[in-house]
Amino acid sequence: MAKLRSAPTLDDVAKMAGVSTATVSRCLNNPDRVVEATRQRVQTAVDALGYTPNFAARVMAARRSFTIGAIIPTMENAIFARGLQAFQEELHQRGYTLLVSSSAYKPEIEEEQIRTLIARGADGLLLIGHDRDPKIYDYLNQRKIPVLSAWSYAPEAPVPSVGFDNRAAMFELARHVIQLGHKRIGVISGIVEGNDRARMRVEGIRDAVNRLGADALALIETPYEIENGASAFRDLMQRERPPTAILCGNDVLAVGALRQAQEMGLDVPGDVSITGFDDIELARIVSPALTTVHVPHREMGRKAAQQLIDMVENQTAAEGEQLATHIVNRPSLGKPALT
Amino acid sequence: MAKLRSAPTLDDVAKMAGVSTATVSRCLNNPDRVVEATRQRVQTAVDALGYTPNFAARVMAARRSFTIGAIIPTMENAIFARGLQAFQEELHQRGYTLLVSSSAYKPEIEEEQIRTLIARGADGLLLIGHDRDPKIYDYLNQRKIPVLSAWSYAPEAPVPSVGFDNRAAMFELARHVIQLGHKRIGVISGIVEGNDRARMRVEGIRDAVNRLGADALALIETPYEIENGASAFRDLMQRERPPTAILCGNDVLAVGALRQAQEMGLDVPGDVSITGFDDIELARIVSPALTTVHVPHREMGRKAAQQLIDMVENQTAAEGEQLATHIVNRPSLGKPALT
DNA sequence: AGCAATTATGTAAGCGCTTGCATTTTACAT
DNA sequence: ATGTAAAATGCAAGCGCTTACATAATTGCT
Repeated sequence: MAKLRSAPTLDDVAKMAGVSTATVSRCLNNPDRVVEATRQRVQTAVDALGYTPNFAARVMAARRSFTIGAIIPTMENAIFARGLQAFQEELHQRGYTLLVSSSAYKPEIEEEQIRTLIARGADGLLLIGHDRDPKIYDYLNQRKIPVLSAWSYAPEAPVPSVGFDNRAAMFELARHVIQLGHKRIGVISGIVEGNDRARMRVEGIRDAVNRLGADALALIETPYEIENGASAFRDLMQRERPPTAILCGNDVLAVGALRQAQEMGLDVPGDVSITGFDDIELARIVSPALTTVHVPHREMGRKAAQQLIDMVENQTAAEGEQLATHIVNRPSLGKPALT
Repeated sequence: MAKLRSAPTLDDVAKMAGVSTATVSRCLNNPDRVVEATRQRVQTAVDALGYTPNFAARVMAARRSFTIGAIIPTMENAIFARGLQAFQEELHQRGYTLLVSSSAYKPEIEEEQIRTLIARGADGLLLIGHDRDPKIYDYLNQRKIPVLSAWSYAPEAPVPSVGFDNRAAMFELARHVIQLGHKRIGVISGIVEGNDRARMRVEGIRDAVNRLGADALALIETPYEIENGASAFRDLMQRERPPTAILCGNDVLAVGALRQAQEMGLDVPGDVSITGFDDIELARIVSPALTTVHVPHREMGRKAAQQLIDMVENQTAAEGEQLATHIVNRPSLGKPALT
């Protein structure tokens, strides 16, 4: 904090208004516990001095920070950016401030960030997904910090969650694809380790394939980059009996696949169908536009904020909430060619 | 009196290690001012207790927060998300935490956020662009808070900036377009009010048109949404003598225009050329890919963090830095048809 | 060994605010 | 008026940490 002799304190206000600091504090925090006349007098002093309460002092004394911490893999990923934006808006409306960190998908960094945010007095924490060292949950639990997980709904997880069922959502999509007649399914998944969202999506496809009987399932796991989607696609299509449909774990990978298909002179969906997941802007912009699973990111961010604040304010565990997703049919998915 | 479950304090550590709190504090903050043996002993106690310093207390006592506040229009905009991500990474590396707020492009909200972040003890502030009420600069100045502006370099502005010359960059692009032979230029700009980046880009085009003599310049101003780019494009192309090239203030608007062109059965760049600005991912993904101006967002974020931290730590005004941009030539721009 | 100069550690005074409890004021009924 | 309950306000003890300044331990020289 920039040190400046000029920053007025509660004391200054109290002196100017001719009351005690306790009264000033009450005017600011519990206006109804103070008689109107004094409140006015205090307000005048506050305005005259341009007083703004010192946050750190308030946190120390009240042992509350009105700050919520969020740790997301990266803000560069549109799905997090959007959800986080909604989360922040809701927080702001409820008088909280957002402290953000990103973990770059690295568990060690996430752990460090968790400690940092708690040390900073975050009243609650938003985390993404459920896959993490149980020790972290112990720590969180011992510290009694309200924690909510988003982007993945898992009722049996150690912390309540607001999100959707990645497995079921992907299952639906895979079923839809298989019922269109596709027998040879390719999968381009994001990295699964430490990422239950990615893992569950793959599981969903597996379920569908096993249940509905497709012939083959080729899987490639690769980091979240358009280029990686492209090379995975190339790899998949060069195999002996290339898939007729490729389900991608997210839209970014799918867009990479799509471009690579064009590069290779393949028609989508004539020669091969491609699907994504998330329904980010990119998915409707590419041509052919991408069949994908729509996820209500903004709603998720908003609800997560509401539930987390409830946890913080009422000291109760949140219910969590499962959000619905739906398949968005676009031209990148069609029937398999009649070979 | 011992409150169970509550986080261990410096006192606990001191007691356990058999030293004074001052020594513990020094071990943590100035390890070299303490002899190795005690440092070890203290460290052991810290580990055993799982001690994490209380941030608010530290801020209060040290009158520093190691927190930097950033206020951006919205995280949903990829250009801010990317730069902010880099900013945060650099901050983290230097031991600072990022406090983020978004203003939704509304000046009142930005002002409120500025006050909030300062009350929260931010050691420094990152703001976007330069257009804002002079009173805000007065306030900032009076509070002596280091402030840096990014996304726009303007040496004469009230606060130092790390960014690029929006006007010159757009001038270059416009010149390039005009030299390709385009005479009728259309412009789809983002909202200019309170946004010097957008305003300067339009100025850059004006400069080029005036200097190099194009026949006409039609301008539409519209909010940052793909759909708005589309409708602006439709509007522009329905005019009496439609432009042969449309320069858009950003890639998002340009992508909207591009899609609308396809919708209308127009060939790009055969019938009309379209250019963007920012070089976000979208620009290379659409087809035809977009000619645009590349902005080094990550570098900008990183440099902004460095300069801001320098300001904070050395109490000096930063130099600011002008970053280079360059035109990225892609197929959406071509010569005008020979009519 | 003896002394000054260094270096390591301890003491204690806050940092600005909230809040339980004590005290004063007000409101109301008698 | 007077007494009493309720409302308003004041008092003062922290919240956990940093940091002058004071004090104790060590080191280096002669």
